[in-house]
Amino acid sequence: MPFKLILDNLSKHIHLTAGEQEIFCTYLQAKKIKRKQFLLTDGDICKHSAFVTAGCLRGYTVDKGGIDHVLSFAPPDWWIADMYSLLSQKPGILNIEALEDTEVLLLSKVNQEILYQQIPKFERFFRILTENSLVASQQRLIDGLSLTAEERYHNFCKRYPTLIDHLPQKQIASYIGVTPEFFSRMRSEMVRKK
Amino acid sequence: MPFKLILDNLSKHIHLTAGEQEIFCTYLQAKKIKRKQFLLTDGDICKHSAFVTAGCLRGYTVDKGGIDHVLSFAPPDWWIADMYSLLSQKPGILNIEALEDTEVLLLSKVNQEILYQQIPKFERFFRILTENSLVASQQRLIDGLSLTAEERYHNFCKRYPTLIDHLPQKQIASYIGVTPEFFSRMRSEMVRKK
DNA sequence: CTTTTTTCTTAATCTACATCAAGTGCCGCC
DNA sequence: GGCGGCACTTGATGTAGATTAAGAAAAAAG
Repeated sequence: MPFKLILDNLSKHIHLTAGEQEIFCTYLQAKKIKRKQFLLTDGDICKHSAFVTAGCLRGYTVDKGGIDHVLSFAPPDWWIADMYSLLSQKPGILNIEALEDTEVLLLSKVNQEILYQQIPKFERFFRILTENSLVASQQRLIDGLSLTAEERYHNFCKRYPTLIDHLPQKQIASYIGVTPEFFSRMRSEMVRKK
Repeated sequence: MPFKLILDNLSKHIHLTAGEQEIFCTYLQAKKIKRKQFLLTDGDICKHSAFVTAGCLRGYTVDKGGIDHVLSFAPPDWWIADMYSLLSQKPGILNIEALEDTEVLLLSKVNQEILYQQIPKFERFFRILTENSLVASQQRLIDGLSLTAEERYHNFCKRYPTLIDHLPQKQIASYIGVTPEFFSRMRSEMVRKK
């Protein structure tokens, strides 16, 4: 069944009965996004959380100089949304784009709130999900303040080993906060050193 | 009553009956921390969330060069903890220190989990609290990647107007991610420009 | 397979911010 | 009320990483 991945994802933090699983699945909407197409663009009001089942998305902002800054990647088994916009229902700042042909399951904000009423365990699930994101975000903040680009790259490799082969270098450069040119040089120097 | 501030804080997101309020308050433990003393130090396992009722705390890490990096300030009406350690119950990386004589209400992790069982509305409360922290943390990440030190300082002034007069410059410098020397120079240049 | 587009590399130059150093002012403390 | 440390300033110099530019390699599109 196409929902296995997301049900396994839920089961990491809460236990659902077969009936509850079925209810949950009826609230989901499957969607395919072709490479280079967008799930959300900057200025949109974010109406859904997306759970990736295949492919890969990236969430990024564009600064006034026109430069991208990647806030997050979403490979299979990850959730992604413009949290600011989703929570406030104001126009967001995030662009969410497919790096390759991608499949997601969408859970609308409306359905999410219905779930909270109907199956309160979902409060717990999304609390834990958000807690984990917060810890990761804070760690990345600290890394940005205290580590060199090379050390941040090293951390990235350890934390996202599956993504590395698989992702254009410039996207990784943007995530760790350097230019593609500097990133390229840094990598060749790292090889030389070894 | 000494619990007014925290009950008002809760009421921003959930409604509690008088009875529930009373139960909640019995789970709290008041504590005073003198200026320069610590609520938590790096390597400790974080056992409590702290809600500040008076004074001000700072949460920071120390890098291998011995330099502080402020992750957050907690003036009155704010919550603070080492989220990584609190959630994982592993040794943490955060130091939480009083910038002046400070009073907090502590909610232990154990009591927090009892609350989730006993009054499920607290799942919701802490979910929303965590969501808001996540949005702020992500915004700060993006600011760190896309803005100059001067723009980050400007944002800081807008977001924490009460803290500015009140906080040693070097702490603000650390929060926005520059050295105290550079921060000092930057400020005098900003005055000159105006 | 060919063309077009995107990604990656390499090199020269530039800049925001760090580091080191020395001096000034100030506030808490005996 | 003096003094010892801490916060702030200012200047000289150093550096991680940015910018600009241009060509090579790889991948997507047709």
